[in-house]
Amino acid sequence: MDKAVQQEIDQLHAEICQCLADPKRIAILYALSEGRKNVGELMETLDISRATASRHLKLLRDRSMVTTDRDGVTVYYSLVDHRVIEALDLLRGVLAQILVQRKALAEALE
Amino acid sequence: MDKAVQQEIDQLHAEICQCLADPKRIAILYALSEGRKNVGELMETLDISRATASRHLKLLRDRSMVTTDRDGVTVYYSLVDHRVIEALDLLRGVLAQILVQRKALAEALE
DNA sequence: TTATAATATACGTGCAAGCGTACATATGTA
DNA sequence: TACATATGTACGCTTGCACGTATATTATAA
Repeated sequence: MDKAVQQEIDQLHAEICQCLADPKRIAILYALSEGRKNVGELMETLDISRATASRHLKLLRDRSMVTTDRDGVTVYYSLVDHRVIEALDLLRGVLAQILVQRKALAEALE
Repeated sequence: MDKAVQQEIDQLHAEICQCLADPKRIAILYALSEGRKNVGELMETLDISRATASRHLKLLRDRSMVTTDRDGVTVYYSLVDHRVIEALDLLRGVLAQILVQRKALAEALE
């Protein structure tokens, strides 16, 4: 494949991945995987401020990871593609494996 | 689960995800998925400078996503867990879907 | 229209990331 | 030891991210 095209794909790919690269956004995505939620619910469940929640949601929406539908004055956010959660679960498995190995290393030191 | 524990897990989870949140690191990870490579090979294949390659590899190694083994003066990098590639592939699928939808939107404008 | 509730954004700040250049370290060889 | 090769790191710089606070915006109801 053309190198420039490959780089542009990697760039877009990285922008998707970057959506996952923040603990609060991870929490938001997992919360949304259980069904649509509005900003107030997310704010309360995840213990973050309104402004912070809004900003993270804006980023996720700008990158098409979530969609919105209004019900009166309330805006509900939903996950667009459940594969995002599958990917997060895979990476959580990777993390678990890493922690197990570190634990083994730590015990070998004793 | 305890909220503080959950937040710490999300933090570690995010650090793993952050490894994927850069186009050059994505290229590096895919390159390593084909087998171990040294810095020079990566630098040449991916068209990045030595220093840049070294720094990205250091980050990936610090977070246990890759391992190294020396052969004389040469350092070979390998992928630790192939699930990272599976996750990247899933997210690439998400990206493809997003681009298809955007294309449909663009065409609807004509 | 005025008030109020739910979201969204602008501003300023502090922090972390990424890069190029230049220097430093480590391994192997004459 | 002196030198060459492959890799790693420090510095300075610029850019982007995340946050709190305060201020819009949007939609409903009185």
